[in-house]
Amino acid sequence: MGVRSYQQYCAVAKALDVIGDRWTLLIVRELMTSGPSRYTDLLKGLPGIATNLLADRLREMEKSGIVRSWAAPPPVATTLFDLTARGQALRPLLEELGRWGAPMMGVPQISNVFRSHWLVFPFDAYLVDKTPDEPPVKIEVRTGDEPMVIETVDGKVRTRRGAVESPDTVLEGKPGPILGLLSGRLDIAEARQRGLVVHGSQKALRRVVGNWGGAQQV
Amino acid sequence: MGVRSYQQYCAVAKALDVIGDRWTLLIVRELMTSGPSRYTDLLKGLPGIATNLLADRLREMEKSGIVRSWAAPPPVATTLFDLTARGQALRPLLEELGRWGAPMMGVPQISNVFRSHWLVFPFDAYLVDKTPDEPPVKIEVRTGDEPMVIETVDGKVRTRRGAVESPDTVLEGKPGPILGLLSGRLDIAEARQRGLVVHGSQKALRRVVGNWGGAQQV
DNA sequence: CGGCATCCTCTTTGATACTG
DNA sequence: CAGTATCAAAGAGGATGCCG
Repeated sequence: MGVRSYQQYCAVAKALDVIGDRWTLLIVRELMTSGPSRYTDLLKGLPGIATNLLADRLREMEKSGIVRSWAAPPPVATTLFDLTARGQALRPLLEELGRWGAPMMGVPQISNVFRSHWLVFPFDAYLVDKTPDEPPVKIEVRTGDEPMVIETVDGKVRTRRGAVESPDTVLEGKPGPILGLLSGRLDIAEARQRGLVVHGSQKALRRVVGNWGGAQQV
Repeated sequence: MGVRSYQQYCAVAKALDVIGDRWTLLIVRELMTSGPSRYTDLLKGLPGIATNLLADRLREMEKSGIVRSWAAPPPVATTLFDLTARGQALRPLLEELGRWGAPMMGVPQISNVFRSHWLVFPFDAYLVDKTPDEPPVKIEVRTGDEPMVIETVDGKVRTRRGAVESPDTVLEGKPGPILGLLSGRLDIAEARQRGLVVHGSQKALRRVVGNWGGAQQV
């Protein structure tokens, strides 16, 4: 088993002893964006992982206290996995990884697979509610395999899976331009040139995009 | 070579493609705490790494743009490595790793090696200057292989290698209790019980330790 | 010395097939 | 559905050699 330790009395090394193995943080990503999940759902959200590796990792993560599993009673009647509090405490780390990785999202390779819910981390890292006293807004994002919703809640911006009845704005197109617009790397004209379709007003967008039409930062 | 990619159009996965290999983030830690370094200095700061792996990683990191190297002219007359701006942008990530890993620093195993400068990340994550308008303070930490200095600069607290002429406070002892005290997990009596010696007043400590004597948090 | 490259062994990963 | 079993390929760890 992959219980190889750096054997260093260092907080960074200790953290990497637990979450530094290949696939581990991507499993955390799945559980964090999807909540309690079945084994097969995890497999679907982790294209490329070998099934034995997923089983190994889940066991190790359970031993190290970041994942727990239990047998759900009927009508679910299956094992469910989710994050413990200690696993949830990895959220700032994943957000920071998403923030650092976002500038490398420019050119989707043909070999790259994509799942809509992976957008949660760059989104939650980039978006802020600039006018939290106004009524809440909802933006629907249509790209990839399922719709996503961006909504303002209690002064924060949350991204989650799902659709919504009457969104203020709908974004439709490929993930590249959507991410470019919401991260501030592209203005709306540039995003449209790259195929983005915006239904509804831009007001909600202006409210949550941190540097609207701003210059890009590293 | 370790150029294995997750092939996912996801910011987290893209980041891990670049910094997810074994040892890579610890090399970043070394360069971030030590500045431009020679190959042999890196080896010393990374006990356990195989020399061929260090050479491999440095090459990969140079290719991916987080490290650069150059031949220093005499009297140094050697290759120097350091972080690019993109590499420096990993600082929040390492701080978050240090923060998440700090609760696991309780029991130093006999097999664990220790270098003083590794304390930088948990320290910088935990310490804040609560009274930035007062004159700056300096705390010297004596543990492990070299002294470290904690100092208040422009409302921030910085930890760095080195000694200082007339510190306000000197902490001397094993790294465990020092880290416990500065992270707020131990109060000063508990730290003393575990062998910590405090020279000088506690005022400077009270000023920078976020939750002085406070209850621990995950 | 400093900065690697080579060789060898062992462990981890990836791909696929199979099972209660 | 939720994994195990099997096996080939890649990566990690350790020792040592080489070259300016």
